[in-house]
Amino acid sequence: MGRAPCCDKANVKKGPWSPEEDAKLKAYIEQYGTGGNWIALPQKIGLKRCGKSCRLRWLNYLRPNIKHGGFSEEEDNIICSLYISIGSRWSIIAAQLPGRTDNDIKNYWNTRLKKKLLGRRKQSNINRLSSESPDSNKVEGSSSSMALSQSALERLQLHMQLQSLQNPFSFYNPALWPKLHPFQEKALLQSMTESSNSLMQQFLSSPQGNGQKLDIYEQLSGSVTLDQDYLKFENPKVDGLENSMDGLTSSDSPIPFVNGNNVTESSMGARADAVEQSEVAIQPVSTFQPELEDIISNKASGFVSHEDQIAEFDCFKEMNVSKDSLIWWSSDFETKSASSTSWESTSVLQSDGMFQDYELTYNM
DNA sequence: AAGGAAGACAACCGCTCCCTC
DNA sequence: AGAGGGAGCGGTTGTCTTCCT
Repeated sequence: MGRAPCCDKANVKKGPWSPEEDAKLKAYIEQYGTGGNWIALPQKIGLKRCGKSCRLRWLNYLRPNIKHGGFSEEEDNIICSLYISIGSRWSIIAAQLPGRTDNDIKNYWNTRLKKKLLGRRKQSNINRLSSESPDSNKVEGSSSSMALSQSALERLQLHMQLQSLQNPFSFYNPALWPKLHPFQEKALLQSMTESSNSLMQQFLSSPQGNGQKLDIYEQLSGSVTLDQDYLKFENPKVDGLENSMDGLTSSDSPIPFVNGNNVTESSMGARADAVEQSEVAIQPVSTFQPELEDIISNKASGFVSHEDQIAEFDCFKEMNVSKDSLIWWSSDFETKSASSTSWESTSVLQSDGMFQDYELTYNM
């Protein structure tokens, strides 16, 4: 027994809106508002449209101050940074870009930005796969059933692309992971734990880890750069995540924000302790996801050719994105969010509900 | 110039969240 | 407390436009 449809599907018009329909809707809403009921609105003004359709039309096109097209470099950067940080939360991303709608940003991302950033990477992967043995088809096939979402994978790829510009091994180094606002980190962690197997667990279970001890930080000694701002955030309790990381006790976790005790009010020294204690007995994971493994092993073994890295860098040069401007935009994000006057939008930081949303998810 | 391919964008669909009763 | 219904969101599809051969 499904739920009742929101409108009589047989009697509603679909497809593009005519100027007359637009005018009717706009005139009515400007005069009377939506009345808090989109479903009833089309009947009131004699439109043969679904209420949801009216809402979409108003929000995306008829509202005042809507901007279309012509995304600036800054907007590109913001979208990229936020997408990598929090994924396809288009409404949240849109809230940081006054005048932009979630639909607009979503379309822009899907049709342009994503291709711009991932295109070269994918092409190089295709080239490589095509030169591999026919067995690679098996990997391809199994990847279709993998639990890691495409979005998460894309974000991982994008993040690794960025980090590879600065440090080819940085993926293994959480200290070099995006410097995010706590909210963003929550969201990122949430998206990771949503994967059937923790992304974190998988990367910790990289092929090198086959029952051996792997000290990630020792491997990286010398390349670890600790950022005090990164360490300073109020660390949330992340009960759910600990559960999701089977086999890793909280004290084992090399991920600073996983273990609240290590991070809350942590100092550089405390962080260093955590790093020193980060020897983890890596257990193989049977459900290891081939594509992620591929990505990780590429990085770990330096499989990505110098040419690829240059190509990846080129793709950002195309965007006129300087390396400096790719410092994850976090401080900018905080500034903007804190003082956001985002037009008719919900600022991330201002949105208690949003915050609660993530916290609830975390405490589950 | 014509036809097909690719790109861009508008709109729809279905799901989840959240509020109200 | 929980059921019902509207709002909001993200994924997907459809259609129009532009580009390429």
